[in-house]
Amino acid sequence: MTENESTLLQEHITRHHLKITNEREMVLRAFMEAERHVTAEELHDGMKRKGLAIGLATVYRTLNLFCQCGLAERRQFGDHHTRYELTYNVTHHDHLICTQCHQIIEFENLDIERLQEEVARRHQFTIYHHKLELYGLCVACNQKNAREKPDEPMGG
Amino acid sequence: MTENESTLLQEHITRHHLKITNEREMVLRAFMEAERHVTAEELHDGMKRKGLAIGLATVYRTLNLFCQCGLAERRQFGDHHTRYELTYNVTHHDHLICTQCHQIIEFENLDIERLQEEVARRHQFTIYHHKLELYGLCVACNQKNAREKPDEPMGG
DNA sequence: ATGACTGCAAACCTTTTGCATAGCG
DNA sequence: CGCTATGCAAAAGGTTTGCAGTCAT
Repeated sequence: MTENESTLLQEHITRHHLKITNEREMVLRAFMEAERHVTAEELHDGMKRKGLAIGLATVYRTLNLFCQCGLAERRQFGDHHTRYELTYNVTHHDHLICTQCHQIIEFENLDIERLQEEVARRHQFTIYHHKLELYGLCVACNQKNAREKPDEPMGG
Repeated sequence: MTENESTLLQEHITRHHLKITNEREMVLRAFMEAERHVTAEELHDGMKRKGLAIGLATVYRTLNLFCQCGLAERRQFGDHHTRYELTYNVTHHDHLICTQCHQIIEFENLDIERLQEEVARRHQFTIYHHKLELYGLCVACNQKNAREKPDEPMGG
């Protein structure tokens, strides 16, 4: 099943008279192995750490190519980095983002989606996509904070 | 009731040993009169167009001050601009964003909020804030498109 | 052989910062 | 007066682009 991403990319490349290169294959492999929601720089660093020689600009260009062919999508959470997420053959989901350890948890909730459609209908609006992000603290960070500053329940 | 924003700002200023300046009052007035979800540059342009002399850096610094005292919040929709929104004395709401005319419609839905809390609970996550953005076409753009290209119902 | 791809460095664009001057408290 | 604010221009930080050389087809 890992063939699918590669196939999609190759079809796009052929259709647009582009070329399959070593670099593009390298980035695709690294992208699929990397954590979801990587930045271009993280991916680039990871590749270099594995001894793969590639320029940062090429990583950016390749990730943007992935977005054009529907393999990936760009996300922007709080910080000023653009993150890329593999979305091909992946069902839609939303995100819980820990503002302390930056862990990202994915979830899906059809009831929420239904209510969103209802809101849209009420405003005669046609939804093409949406973004639901819940920011806060994960269990681990919550417990860690309780341990470290037990007498500051409400902050200063 | 328009006094409240000014009062909040003044309290913050006094508490932090800052100073009330002409520039800060100008920006506050312009900010309250401006469209919600302005960028710093839009606000700056608008002020200059009214003959108010102020530097862009000061506008940025002042909007950031507003965020610190709870008067405003930063938002980042699709583009790479930071938008500032007056949030003092405004109940929480989410956004419908027309990707064609860039109109922004605000809405609130307590059922969705409740479901969000449920999701968080299930993941033992504590939500501090969230962001729900529905992207698509508003009625006007939808109708306009239907009129202009009636024989392209599914696109190419 | 043509035309796309790569790496590098420079350019870009929005936002922030350093510095000298102006002005609130 | 001391200390904060301002304006300008320069810096910063992430992303894109121009160019000369390389490589896929």
